[in-house]
Amino acid sequence: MNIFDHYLDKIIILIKKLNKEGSLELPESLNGINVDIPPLNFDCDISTNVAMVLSKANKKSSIDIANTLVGLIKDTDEKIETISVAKPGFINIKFKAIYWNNFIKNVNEDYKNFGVNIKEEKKKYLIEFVSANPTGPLHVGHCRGAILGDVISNILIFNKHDVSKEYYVNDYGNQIINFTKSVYFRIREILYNEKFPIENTDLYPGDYLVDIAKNITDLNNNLKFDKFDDVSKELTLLSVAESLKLIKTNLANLGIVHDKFTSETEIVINKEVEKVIEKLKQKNLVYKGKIKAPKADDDKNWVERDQLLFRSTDFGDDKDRALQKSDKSWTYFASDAAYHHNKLSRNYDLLINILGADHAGYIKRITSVVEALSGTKNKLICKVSQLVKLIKDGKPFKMSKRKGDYITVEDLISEVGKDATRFIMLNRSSDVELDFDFTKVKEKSKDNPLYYVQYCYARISSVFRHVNLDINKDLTIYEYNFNYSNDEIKILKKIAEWPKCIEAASLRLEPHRIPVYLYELSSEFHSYWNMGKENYSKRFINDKKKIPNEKLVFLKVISNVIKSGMTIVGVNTPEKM
RNA sequence: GCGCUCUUAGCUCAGCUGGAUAGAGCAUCGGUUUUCUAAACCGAGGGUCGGUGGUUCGAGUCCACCAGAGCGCACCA
Repeated sequence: MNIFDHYLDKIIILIKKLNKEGSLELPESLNGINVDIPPLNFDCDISTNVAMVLSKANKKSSIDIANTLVGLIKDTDEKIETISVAKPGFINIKFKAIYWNNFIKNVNEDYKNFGVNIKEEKKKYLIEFVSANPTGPLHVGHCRGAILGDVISNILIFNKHDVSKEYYVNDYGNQIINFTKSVYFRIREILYNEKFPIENTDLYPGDYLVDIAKNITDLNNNLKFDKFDDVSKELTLLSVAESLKLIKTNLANLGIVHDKFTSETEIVINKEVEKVIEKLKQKNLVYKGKIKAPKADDDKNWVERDQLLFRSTDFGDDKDRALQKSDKSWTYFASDAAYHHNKLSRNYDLLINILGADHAGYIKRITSVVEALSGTKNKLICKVSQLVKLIKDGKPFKMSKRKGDYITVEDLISEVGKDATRFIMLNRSSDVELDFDFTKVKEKSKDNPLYYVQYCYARISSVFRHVNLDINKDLTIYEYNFNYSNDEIKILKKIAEWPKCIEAASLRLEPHRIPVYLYELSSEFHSYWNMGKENYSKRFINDKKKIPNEKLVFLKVISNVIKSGMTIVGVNTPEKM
């Protein structure tokens, strides 16, 4: 029940018919025609720009065209109260009150599918997100991207796409060796009372390593820790497994579950890197060469060397990218190329990667390689989440990874809770930096959008409770012959926007539109609720302790949309607060 | 030096792929509770959409240039 699409279809049919009859010229594309929400303070429900789009092809003013169309539209639709032409050439339509009976009927009877974008072609998506190094628990920096990826998945799933959520485990390379060494020294600290070499800046100093070391020694008393090289293989596996356990717990506490974890080591062991390089070689995209130093670097620090390079400049990157290190091992980029080759072999329609702001510079080369391998542009979409600025008591505080005293996801959740974390992280466009204010997030007031929306749901629940009805049960109404007032229609119009919100969020991968919408809807509801104080007719429960069907469906429809939206966001809707 | 992102009210931000008179919250000031949840509501003030050009019926939105902020720029991951 997308009223905008419904009228767009009607209008397109009408102008095509007129074109066939020879009374109207059509432009090359009808894509510019839309049916939209009119601005505030306009006494109408929907508006369209058809006339303006048609104006050029017909060499007529849009006002003239609008005037002819207006009559024709009204003739075909008895639910229109007024239809008028406004200044530049908009056609504005206002529905009769009965229109909203039909609307609310449709929404209530098919509430599970209300908002689902049926026009969207169903696709198979693979979305990769988080993919933090398995060298410790997740910290706040990972959090935003994690939630972003999860909710984008939820939106796509809501729209009936097939979505696979994936985590790429970077369990290969120097970081992992350093991490394993750190665990090794922590183990020796436990077993032999040796001091941890804190001065070695390559090592990970965090306290959580002590726990990891304990877990490993507790469970593996047959292992010897006399020489690092002797145990490094087993210890790497054990350490990474411990890290992943931590990470999975963190994710679970955030309400996130991935469908698949792919190991980088496995990609390397299976020779997938060689395979992808061979494939790129065949396309003449790999060569031995040198990279130029970036201008900012002093030339003296720059070591020029011959290495295996991928021609990402062919795809718009500013330099070609190294595939192999001087010790002949693969670069991160090489194995990531192999991983993306692996993804492509699994036949997804579209790949999505969620990256942190600090990896934005990486996008060009990875999309280049995917384009090279798949032969299609835009097969891989990269979405960047900007930084989160943590604020406490009005002051920003920074985390220092070096000292190992950074704020973890665990800290965050125990401080403010999963729901607030998710809602606040999503409440802004991922393109802008986000202020995450601990003090405000914990506040139970209008300052906190999460509570504001939840409170709306709780108020509706309380009405259901008072009349002994279950808000979770489907509501069946036999006759929808109501007469909604302007105040109610205002909210129904907001409800009608829900499919539009979902459509935009899904098409543009912008989840923040959902919390923003839910806030607006809640605001209108709270406003309506307070009218009941002065105007008895606005109250839901009447003096006979009954609730008329008209008000009941009205509440039901609002609560369903809030529930639906909050489910996508991944937060609870308590019935009591 | 180069790339990406951002610049909208005092502050934090929306603005639905170019539409009409640019919207919220916070903060400030003033009001609302014998009545379904005041974790709420109502009202007031507050704007050259960073700047300059361009594209067109129409620009906060697209393009170019300029200014400012953040992130990044080797074989790290």
